[in-house]
Amino acid sequence: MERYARVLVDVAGQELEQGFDYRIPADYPCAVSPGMSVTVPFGKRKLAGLVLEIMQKTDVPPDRIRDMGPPRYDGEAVSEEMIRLALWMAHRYHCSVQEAVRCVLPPGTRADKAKPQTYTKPVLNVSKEAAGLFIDTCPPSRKRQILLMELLLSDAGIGQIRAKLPEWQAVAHALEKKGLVRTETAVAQRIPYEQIPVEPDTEPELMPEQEQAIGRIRDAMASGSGTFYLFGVTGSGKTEVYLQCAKYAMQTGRSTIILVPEISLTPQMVKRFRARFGESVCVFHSALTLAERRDQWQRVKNGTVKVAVGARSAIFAPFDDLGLIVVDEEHETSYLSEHAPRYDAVEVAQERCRMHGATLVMGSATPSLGRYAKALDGTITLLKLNGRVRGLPMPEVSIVDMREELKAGNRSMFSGQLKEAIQNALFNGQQTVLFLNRRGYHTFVSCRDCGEAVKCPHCDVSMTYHRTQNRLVCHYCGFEMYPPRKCPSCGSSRIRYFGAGTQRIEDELQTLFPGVKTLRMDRDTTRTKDSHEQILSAFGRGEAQILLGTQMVAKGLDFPNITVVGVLAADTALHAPDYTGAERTFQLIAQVAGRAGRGNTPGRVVVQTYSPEEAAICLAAQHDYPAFYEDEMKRRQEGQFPPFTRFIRFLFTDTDGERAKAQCERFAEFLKTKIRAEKVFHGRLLQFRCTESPLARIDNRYRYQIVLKMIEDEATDDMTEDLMRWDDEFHTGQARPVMEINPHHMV
DNA sequence: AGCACGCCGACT
DNA sequence: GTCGGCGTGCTC
Repeated sequence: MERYARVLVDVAGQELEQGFDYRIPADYPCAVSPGMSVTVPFGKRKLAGLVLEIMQKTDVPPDRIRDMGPPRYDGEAVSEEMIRLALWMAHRYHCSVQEAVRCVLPPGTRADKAKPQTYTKPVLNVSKEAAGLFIDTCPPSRKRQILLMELLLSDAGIGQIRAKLPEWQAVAHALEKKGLVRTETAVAQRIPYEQIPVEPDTEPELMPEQEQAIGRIRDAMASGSGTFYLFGVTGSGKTEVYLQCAKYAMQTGRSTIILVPEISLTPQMVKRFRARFGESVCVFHSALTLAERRDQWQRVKNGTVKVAVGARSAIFAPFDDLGLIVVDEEHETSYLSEHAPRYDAVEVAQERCRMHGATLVMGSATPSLGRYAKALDGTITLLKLNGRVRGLPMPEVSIVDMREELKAGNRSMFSGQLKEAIQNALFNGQQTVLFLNRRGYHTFVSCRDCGEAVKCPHCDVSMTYHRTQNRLVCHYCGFEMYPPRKCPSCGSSRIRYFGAGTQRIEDELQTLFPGVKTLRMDRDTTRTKDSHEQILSAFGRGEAQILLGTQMVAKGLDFPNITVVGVLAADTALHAPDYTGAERTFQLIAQVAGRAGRGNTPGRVVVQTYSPEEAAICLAAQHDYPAFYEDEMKRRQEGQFPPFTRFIRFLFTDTDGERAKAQCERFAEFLKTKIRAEKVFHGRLLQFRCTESPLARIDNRYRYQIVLKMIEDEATDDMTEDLMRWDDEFHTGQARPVMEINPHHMV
């Protein structure tokens, strides 16, 4: 019986290929399995390829099929499981197989460029004068040649050349023949990574709830299955549960992956794992260089390490003997990849566990609604940690109604209570953290008297103010209107445009507390690699009394001297232009509240808001997630939002606005015809809108989109797959839309 | 990505 | 006419 292999050929250009079939010769030198790296004849060339699948037969006509070439090195590339995972991802997230495969291959590899990371670049072969002379004397019709010569004269890097002249190789080839240019091979350099030694720790005494949780998880691990949700407030001892389960995995000879939202913000998690497991822990740090990443990958692959701690992409750590995956802070959006394969690391974790017979443990104090729902209905086993370690009390959270402050004549960003709290802390030599929850740069319009933000009449979602056109836009359905003069719900004319920056607050702090040292942590101050840690450790050393930052600060803080935490404008997230506003507000306040008073002094949390009666705010102040869950689920159901519905967006971008629009409309027509013919969609499709994207032009590309909303039930996955298939069918070689499922924002 | 093929403007 | 630049399409 003939055997065939479907091989993913490494042609880094077009994403078109789904694999080519080759015959496996009967006398092939070794066993062939998916994940193996081989050489294959391809046209006149020999290329590297990755075996995806072994088959008994093929559709390719016999006269065209060729024999597979010999294995590369010892044939080892990735495990069969990882190839299966990649194929699953390509299907699940509607990306090309090579995009998916890139996630599971060693970092920075494209099958062929195996050992030294090299690239070719064009360089001048003549003097600058001669090059200039060529530009001046060459016929103007040879635009590309002139452009390349100009780029080379201005010492442009390879990136710049590739960007401005994608077909530079052909042009360079022509110039090479004239002797003006030659190509050189350059090697990417590597920097050694130093391991920081950590003091070993001792295992603390466990609380009964922790013991119980560990017991349940261990039992599941022993039987090779199980999905758990560890629900507990900050400080309830979740990390210790993770540590004990990882230890059990090690004792039974299996490996563990620990996912954390952002490694640079969770140094204490890394430290605790290092302290407990020493050399058998590796860290996938976002600041690692390519070579360092590859070293880590190798150490995982050859079994030198048994525990991998890292952010999203660490889910692809190539363990063969995986026994446990932990996803800490499950609700964090950093687990969602924003480009290429738009995967959800939590889903990938689930799939890996299924394939390896491993156990999945998620943990959070503020679970995402969808996953908590699954924990309540029993799909996931819910484990609760109600107490806090060392009997720490939950901090007092006071809510300040900023409308009252305004009535009392206080126009500043700081309420009387917060000012006083900061003053006290300064007097006692304690530290303060202030949060400005400004996500993106959106601005919303709200009423100073009733606190209501202007909402879209069709979507129950706050509208976003676009200054350039002076219009309010709904980012969900595209509805537009001029900002109202009077508040639509109470008639007051005291309408306010929100969107204060950290800079302005810093100025105000200087006025209120002259001479006080402040640190700022936001997009602008954390541009470089280690800036997060630098700012945090400077604050930890007491170099400043006040730390001012955005949401990102909430995760990284674990210092005993912080006694005051202030949320300056809790409403900002609440009125973000999407349905997750309440959820994210609750998460922020709950998370922030856990940061105050970790030492001996009780903490004080002040939350400033214009809508103190909002469930997300008052329930967060009472640390009552279950009540918030009930309330928010009701709202989501009424408003027909996820998890009760599913949004699908097709986004078309083009430098030519008319072309983008035409493409989008053509696809809309095509989709409508298909949907009409497919019965499952009847009664389940709640919305079909084809609009100009709210941010009509980003990066000089015009954006048009189709947004569908469907009811979430047992047929939704099938409908999603139909849509993916139609997207493929429509794909005619021209601009292809980006298809997204429940995109986290609609801009 | 490479490489062949074939179209089209420029020039002996 | 033909030569070379440059776009297009194919590779199991």
